[in-house]
Amino acid sequence: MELRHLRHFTAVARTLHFGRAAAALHIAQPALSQSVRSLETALGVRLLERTNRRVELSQAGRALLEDAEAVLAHVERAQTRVRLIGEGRAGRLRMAYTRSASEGISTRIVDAFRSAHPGVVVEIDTLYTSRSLEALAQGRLDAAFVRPPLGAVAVALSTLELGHEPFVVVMPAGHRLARRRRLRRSDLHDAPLVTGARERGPGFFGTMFESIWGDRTPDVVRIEADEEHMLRAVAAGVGITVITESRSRLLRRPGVVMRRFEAPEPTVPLALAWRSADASPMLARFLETARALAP
Amino acid sequence: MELRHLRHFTAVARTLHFGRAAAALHIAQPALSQSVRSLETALGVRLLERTNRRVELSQAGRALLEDAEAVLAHVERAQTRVRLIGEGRAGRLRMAYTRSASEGISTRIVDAFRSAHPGVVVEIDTLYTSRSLEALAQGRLDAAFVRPPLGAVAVALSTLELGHEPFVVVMPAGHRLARRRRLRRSDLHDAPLVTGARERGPGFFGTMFESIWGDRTPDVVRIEADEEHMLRAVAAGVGITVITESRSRLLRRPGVVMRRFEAPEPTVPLALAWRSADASPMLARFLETARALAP
DNA sequence: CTGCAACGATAAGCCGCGCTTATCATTCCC
DNA sequence: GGGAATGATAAGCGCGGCTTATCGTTGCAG
Repeated sequence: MELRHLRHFTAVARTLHFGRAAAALHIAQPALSQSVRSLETALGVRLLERTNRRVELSQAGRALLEDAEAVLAHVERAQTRVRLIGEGRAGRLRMAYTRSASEGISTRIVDAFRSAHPGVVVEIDTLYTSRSLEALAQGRLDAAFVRPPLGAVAVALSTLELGHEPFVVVMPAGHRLARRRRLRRSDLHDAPLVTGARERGPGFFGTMFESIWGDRTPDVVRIEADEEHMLRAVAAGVGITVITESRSRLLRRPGVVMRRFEAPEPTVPLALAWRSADASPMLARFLETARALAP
Repeated sequence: MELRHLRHFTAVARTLHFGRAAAALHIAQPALSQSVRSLETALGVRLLERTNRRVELSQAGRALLEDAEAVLAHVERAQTRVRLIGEGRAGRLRMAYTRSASEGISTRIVDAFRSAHPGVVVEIDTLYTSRSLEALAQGRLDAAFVRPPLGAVAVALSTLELGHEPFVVVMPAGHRLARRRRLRRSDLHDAPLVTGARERGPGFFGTMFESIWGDRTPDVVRIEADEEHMLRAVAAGVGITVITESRSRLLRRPGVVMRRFEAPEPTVPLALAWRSADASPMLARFLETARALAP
């Protein structure tokens, strides 16, 4: 049994007329007679009681008509669904933000993509760049916002630059540097530093250390799990810390103040990363959106 | 798109191996490659990401696999369903008892058929013979228990004799004939008669009148809608009435007594009727059951 | 690092089957 | 009773899906 048989049978069953059904199917009438006959033979059942003047459904025919219409409709739906997924207009896109960026270009891109492709479910998590790269490599993610440079891990990945954002220094409210509106990089060279685990965001911390400390070594006095804890340590007077401007806009903690650098400010880049080999049309559409919004 | 494509695709999608899938389908591997390719072309979507060493499902492929398996399962179910109906082992049998017969050969046949064919839903109603014949002719019934002779109405019908049952006379408790255990036909010749509408059961009333009254004309004093009302009229002293033995066993009414005739008792035949042209295998199976139980 | 085995793609050819047109058989209806 | 309508049958043809043979790439072992 093939879908052709079902298509032919339903056409006849609906019109109860071989000639008209054949015309509707754009085939000649004998072909239709044969097709129905072969279906009946395959099933071992008479589906249409036909005299030379009248065609009517047998009980088995009525039952099959129901099922055949359901099957054909299901096939139809499956086709459009697959085509939509094939065009990147439906399905699932697995993504990750980077923990060091808040609302900004990344959320603008994701929001734009979501509203342009309502059929797509964007599953998005917030991860450290190192985790995102792992997940990309293993195929557990389709795309991720990351902090370059990605290093050797990322040979199979492509990236799109999404601009830079300035660093912000966080210090206890009474700190001597807090009186100044803008800081110089050298102001930080000997300051005790609270930071996160470097291996979690090699690009981010690398950029930060290099752009502020150059080839000096910062005096790291504390490694905390995340920015909330870093700010807590700063408020407690453990040291100062450095976060991104976008994060600074969303983090608040009594007892700390935030200061930007004098121009030219040190900045950290943001990028989008994906598997170079990933031919998914949905990813392609996502990249379109991203490129349209990239600076 | 044909079911063949779906069968081929699911085989590959499940094994993720063209060679083994082809073996399972009993075709050569190149045929399978072509088939999958043509499906992909038809859908305009890559379903299987394949290198020379590895085959894996694309997102569209995963979606199609789900649908394809559902469709194939549906087709499978439809086939067995249609086959069952074709063999008369599933479906719907529309029937009618005759109002003048209670539990007896008719219920035995229907019960036997039901337990032999649990997949068949027997829709059964109780009708007057005239209604049953109409419904049979119009195709609203598949078979019916009727009271012969059916007359000219029934040219397109076939019948199976299911035996005869005696008549029973119903009379008021104090009636002069009530003292006798058995009656003679002539006892009723001048008695006032309560009866039903003759046109509802031409066979039944015809047989009754002829076998008891011969060519005489009974003195019909009341026509009632059904046997319950007939018995009520009898209890009220309107007259006597005649019912079948099987009905007499299930009808009770204070103030009336029932008496059978002396041998040879007048009897009324019962038959099963169906459209001669009805080739339905389910009907054929029902007739098998009926013939096996017919006297 | 080289050779082999595994595996999917490609090439070429063949055969069945699903289509076509032509015609027949039956039945309804004027 | 004859013609129109309708489904079945017959005969032929061409496409498509199958076959076998072969290639190209890649992972792996020695």
